[in-house]
Amino acid sequence: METGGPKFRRRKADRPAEIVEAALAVFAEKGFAAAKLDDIAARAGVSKGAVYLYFETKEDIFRAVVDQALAPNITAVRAMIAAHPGPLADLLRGVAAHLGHVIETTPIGGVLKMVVGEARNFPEIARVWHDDLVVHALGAMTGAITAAQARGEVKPGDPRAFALQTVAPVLMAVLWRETFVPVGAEPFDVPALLRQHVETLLTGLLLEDARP
Amino acid sequence: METGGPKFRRRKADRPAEIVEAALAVFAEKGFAAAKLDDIAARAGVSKGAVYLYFETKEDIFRAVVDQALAPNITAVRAMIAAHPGPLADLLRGVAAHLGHVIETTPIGGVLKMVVGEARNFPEIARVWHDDLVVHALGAMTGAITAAQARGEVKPGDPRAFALQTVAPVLMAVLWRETFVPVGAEPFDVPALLRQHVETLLTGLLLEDARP
Amino acid sequence: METGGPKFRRRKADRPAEIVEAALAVFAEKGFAAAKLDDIAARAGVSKGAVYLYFETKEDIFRAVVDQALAPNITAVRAMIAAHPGPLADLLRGVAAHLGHVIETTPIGGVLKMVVGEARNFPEIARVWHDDLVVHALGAMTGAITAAQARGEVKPGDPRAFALQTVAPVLMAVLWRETFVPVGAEPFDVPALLRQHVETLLTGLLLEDARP
Amino acid sequence: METGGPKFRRRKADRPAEIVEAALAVFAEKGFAAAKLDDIAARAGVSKGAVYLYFETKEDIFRAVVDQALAPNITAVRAMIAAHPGPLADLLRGVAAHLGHVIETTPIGGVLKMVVGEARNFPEIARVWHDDLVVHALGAMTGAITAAQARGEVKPGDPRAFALQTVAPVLMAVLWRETFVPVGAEPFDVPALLRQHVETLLTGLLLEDARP
DNA sequence: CATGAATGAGCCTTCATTCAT
DNA sequence: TATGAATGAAGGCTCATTCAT
Repeated sequence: METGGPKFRRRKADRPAEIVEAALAVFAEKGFAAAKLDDIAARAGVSKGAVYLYFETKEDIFRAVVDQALAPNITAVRAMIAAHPGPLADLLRGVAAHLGHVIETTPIGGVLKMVVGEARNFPEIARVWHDDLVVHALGAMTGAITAAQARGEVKPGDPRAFALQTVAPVLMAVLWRETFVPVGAEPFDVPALLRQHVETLLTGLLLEDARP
Repeated sequence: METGGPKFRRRKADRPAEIVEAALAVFAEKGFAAAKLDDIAARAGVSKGAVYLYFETKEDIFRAVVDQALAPNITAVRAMIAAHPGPLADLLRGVAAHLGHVIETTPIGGVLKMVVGEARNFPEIARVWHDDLVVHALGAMTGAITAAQARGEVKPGDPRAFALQTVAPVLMAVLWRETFVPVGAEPFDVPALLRQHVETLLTGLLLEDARP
Repeated sequence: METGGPKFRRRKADRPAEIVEAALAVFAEKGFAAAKLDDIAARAGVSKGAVYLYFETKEDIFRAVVDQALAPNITAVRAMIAAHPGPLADLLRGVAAHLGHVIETTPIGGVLKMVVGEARNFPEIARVWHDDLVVHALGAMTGAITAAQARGEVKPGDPRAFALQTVAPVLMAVLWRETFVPVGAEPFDVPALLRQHVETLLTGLLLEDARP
Repeated sequence: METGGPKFRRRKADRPAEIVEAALAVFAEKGFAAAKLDDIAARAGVSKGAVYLYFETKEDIFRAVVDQALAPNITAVRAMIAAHPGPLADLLRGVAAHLGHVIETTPIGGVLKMVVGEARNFPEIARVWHDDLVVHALGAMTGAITAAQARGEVKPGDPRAFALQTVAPVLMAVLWRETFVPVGAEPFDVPALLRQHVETLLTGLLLEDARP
C-alpha cells in the first residue's frame, strides 16, 4: 500500500466536468467498449480511483457524456423554432447557420457517432436522444413545412420527408469529418455546404430552362 | 458417435462465408469490441476453434465483413455511372432507385454503422472505404453534375457539395433505421423518401409563386 | 495474448469436484472474503479462467462447497435416528461414535467454521443448514428424549435443552481443533472425549455418595 | 464555521473507544475482510481519516476489538475460581450463572465468532485468547474437578474432558444465537439452558431406575 | 478439419491508506 | 485534531486465442 508522488492537485466540484470532458474524447475515439478507464482517468488528470468518486460505473460516465451533449441542443431547438415564424426560407437559413456553428464549435459530431454506434448496446440512450431531441426537432421542422404548405409556399409532399431532407447534409458533414477526414479525405467547408444546401433545396438544382 | 449422417451436411467450402455472415450480424449489433467470438461462432453454427481455422484474429473477421460488404458496391457504382450518360435527372432517379433497393435488401446499413463507429480504431478500413468506394462514388456524381452544369442543365455552385447533398438522405434513412427505429421511432418509407428527395432536389421546395 | 507452458492436464467432469475441494481448503483457511480466486485455482491445479467454466461467481463456489459438505450429513442424520429405536443410551452412544468419526474423517469442521463466520453475509446458507440439517438433527434428538421421558427413562426437563447439551461437546471439539490447536493448544482425543461425555451425561458427574 | 457549539461536544478522549465499539459491531457482522473502514468510521461518527489518528491499520483496530473483549474476562475467570473453593456443584452453578450473564450482556458472542473465524488469518489473536483466557479457564476448571475427584466427589475420568463438557453448551448457545437465530431459528433461553445443563451434568440424564 | 476445455493477459471496480487543507 | 478527496495496488471476472483430442 506504499504510494508516492503528489496526491492532490485540484479540488472537487470541477472534477465531474473534467472527467466527462476527458471521457468524451476517449469514447469518441475508441467507442464505449474499447475505451479504458485508465485512459479516461489519465486524460482527466486524475487516478482511476478518483473517477469512481463521481461516477458509479463506466456506463454512468458514458451516459453523462451523452446527456451533457444532449442538453444544450434541446433548448436550442426550442429557441430556434420560436425565432422564425415567417417564411420557411428564413427558418431554413437560420437553422443551417446554427447547425453549422454547433458542428464546428462543439463535439456533437463525436457524440452523435457514439449514439449511433452504441444504440443497440444502450437503447435507453438512443431513446432519450430520439424522444428528447430528434422527435422535437423533426416535429418542429415538419410543422413549419406543413404550415408553409398551407400558406401556399411549399409544394405538396410528405412534410416529414421534406424535414428529413432538410437536415440530412448536416449528418453527412459530421460523419464525413469524423470518419474520412482523419484518413485523408478532403474536408468540406460546412457552413458553405449548408448555405448552398438551403438555397438548392428551396429552388432546385435545375435551371429554369432545364425543368420539365 | 453419429452414425447416420444428417441429410444436408454443411459443406466446408461455405464455412468462411457463413462465419462472415454471422459476424456481420453480431458486429452490427454490438460493435467490434463488444462482439464476442462465442456469439459469432454460435451464430455461424460452428465451434469457436473452427473460426480460427479460417481467420487469424477477430480483426481479420471484421475486415472480411467490411470488405465483403464493400466489394459489390464498388462495381455497382461504376455500372451506375456508365448507365446514365443523359440528363442529370435520369441519373439521380436511377441512383435513388438503386440505393433504395440496396438499403432495403442488404445489410449495408449495419456495415456503414460499423465503418463509422470503428473508423478511429481501424483507420485502414475507413481508408479503404473512402478510397475504393466513397471517393469514386462522390467523384462520379461530382463529374456528372459538373457536366450538367456545363450543359446548362444545373445551376452554378460547388458540384462536390451538390453531390453530397444528393446522397445525404440515404445516410439519414439508414441511420434512422439502425438507431432510432429499434427504440420506437416511426420508420420512413425509404424508396418513397428517396423519390421525393430527388424531385425536390431537382426543382426545389418552393412553388413558383413563392420564389424570390 | 502470447502464452506458454502445457495447457491441458486432465479432462473435465472431475474439474468441479477438484475446484470445490480446493476451494474448501482455501475458504476454511482464509474465510470467504480473504480467499483469492488465484489461490483456489492454483490449489485446484487449473487456471483462474478455468474456474469460471464451472462456476459463475466466487459466491457460487462458496455455496457449492457448503452444499457439498451438507448433503451427506442430512441423509446420515435420518439413518442415525431410524437405527436406534431402543434405550436412549444406545442412541447417544451411536450418535457419539458417528460424530466422532465424521469429525475426524471429513472437513466438516472447517465448513462449520465457514457457516458460522459467514452466516451474516450469506444468510441463505445459514438458513439451509438450519432448515435442512440442524432442525432435523435437533428435532430428532428432542423427539428421542421426549420418548425416553415418556418411557420413564429420562428425567423431567426441557427435552430441547437436553438435546443441545448432547451435541455441544462436538462443537467444542471441532472449534478447539480449528482454532486453538494450530496455535499450540493441546488437542483432544475426540472419540474418547465423546465417549466420556455420553456416559457422564447419562449418569452424572457426581458419585452416588456425593449427590444431594 | 460552527459558532454556537453543540451542547454535548464529543470528548476526544473517548474516540478510540467509540471506534473500537463501532468496529466490533461491523467486524462481528461482516468478518474482518468484508468489513469496510468507511462503515466503521461512519458508525463511530467520525471521518475515515480520523480513524487513522488512533490506529495504524485495520488490523490494529481488529486486535484492539478482540483485546478489549478479552480483558475483562481474564480477570473474571480468576475471580470466579477463587470464589468457589467448596463443592464442585457450587462452582458450576456460579460459573453457569456468570457465563449466562456475560453472554446476554456483552458482545462476547460476536467476538468469539471473530476469533474463531479469523484464527487462521490472525494466529496471534487465537494464541492470545488461548494463552491468556482459555488455558486459564479450562485449567482452573480442570483443577477444580481434579480436586473434587480427590475428595471423592466426582467420578473417575479425564478431568480435562469433564471441564470441556462443562462449558460446551455455552458455546452452543452463543453460536446458535449468532448463526441461526437471525435466519429464523427458535432461540434458547440461555440462563435456563445453563441451569438445566449444570444439574444434568451433576446427576445425569437418567432416572435412578433406568440406570445400568 | 473440428471441437471445446483451458489459458492468461487485461480491465473494471473496490477499498485501505495518505495528506493537503 | 479532523476532514474527505485522492491514490493505486489488488482482485473478480471476461474473452481472444491455443491446442490436445
